[in-house]
Amino acid sequence: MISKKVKYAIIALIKLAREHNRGPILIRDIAESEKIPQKFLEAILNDLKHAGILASKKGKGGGYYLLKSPDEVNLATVIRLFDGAIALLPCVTYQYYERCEECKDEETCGIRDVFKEVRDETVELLKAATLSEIIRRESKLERKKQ
Amino acid sequence: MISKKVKYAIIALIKLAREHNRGPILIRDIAESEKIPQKFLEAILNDLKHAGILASKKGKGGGYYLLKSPDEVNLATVIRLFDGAIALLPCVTYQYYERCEECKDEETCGIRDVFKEVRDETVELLKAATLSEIIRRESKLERKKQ
DNA sequence: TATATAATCTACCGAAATTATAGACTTAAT
DNA sequence: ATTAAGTCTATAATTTCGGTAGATTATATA
Repeated sequence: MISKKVKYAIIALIKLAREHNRGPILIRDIAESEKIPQKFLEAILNDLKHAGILASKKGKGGGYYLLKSPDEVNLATVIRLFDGAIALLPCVTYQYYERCEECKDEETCGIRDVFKEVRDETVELLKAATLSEIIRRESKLERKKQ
Repeated sequence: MISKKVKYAIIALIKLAREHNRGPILIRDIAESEKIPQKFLEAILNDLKHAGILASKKGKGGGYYLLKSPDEVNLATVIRLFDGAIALLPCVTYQYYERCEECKDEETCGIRDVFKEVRDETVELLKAATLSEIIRRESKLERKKQ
């Protein structure tokens, strides 16, 4: 499962992507419209800023806005930022690699082999899931519904 | 990430699958050869027994053994047994479904749509990963290595 | 320059989950 | 009767998660 942090981050990012290039949005507005605890969201948006995805402006008329384009931000990046590795085992991650203590030979481990495949598939799908793509999907689902 | 419980469970199951139909194996032997804390492993094997995957025999000459055939036991089942849902969001699980509070309309949620795809792919790969299949892969990787 | 506004930083907190361990109890073989 | 093995219950240490509080800093504007 992804953490609430990631879920909130994605929701906030989608909101900011929809308002892309329309000036800064208040944390409070996002928190209220998306029903996210405000103080919690503050920390999340700040992290996204430090990651170079968002930018902010202080004082009156301030708020947060997307720095990157909505088609440059994907879910793989967001998940890794808050939850760390996407893979289901530490021995199959690129960035958070850790050897299994129990493992006799990593090279010939069948378990690892399976989880490597799972990771590859998952990362591929999550990389393709940019903010633009998610918004496109929502439009499509809405059209389908009517 | 999967829990240590699942990792230990898989390792123990592979071990038992390799010894399939050769009588009961001691918890202690599995714990030692696979470097798993014995008391922890006891609980895990007991859970696998209650799930109908293993059976046990008490007293001298006792131990655990596979009840199901190695090609009937897959990783999706094992993960669900200990860690619960495989999906990354509660709103895309079959067996552990929970509605997102923040969600305005589940039917048209683009985030959900993406994570549903991820789940489908993951479950498919994990279901195909039976104990037999994992052992087959290990042989293959060993041949490849030489 | 004072004031209001809004993000930022630091610290903390409680609950739950995770990863175990200890020890008494039950069952079965010899 | 004795020994060997799994089973059950309770507990404990540690970590993670989700969230809160409050002081501080930066900025717009009147």
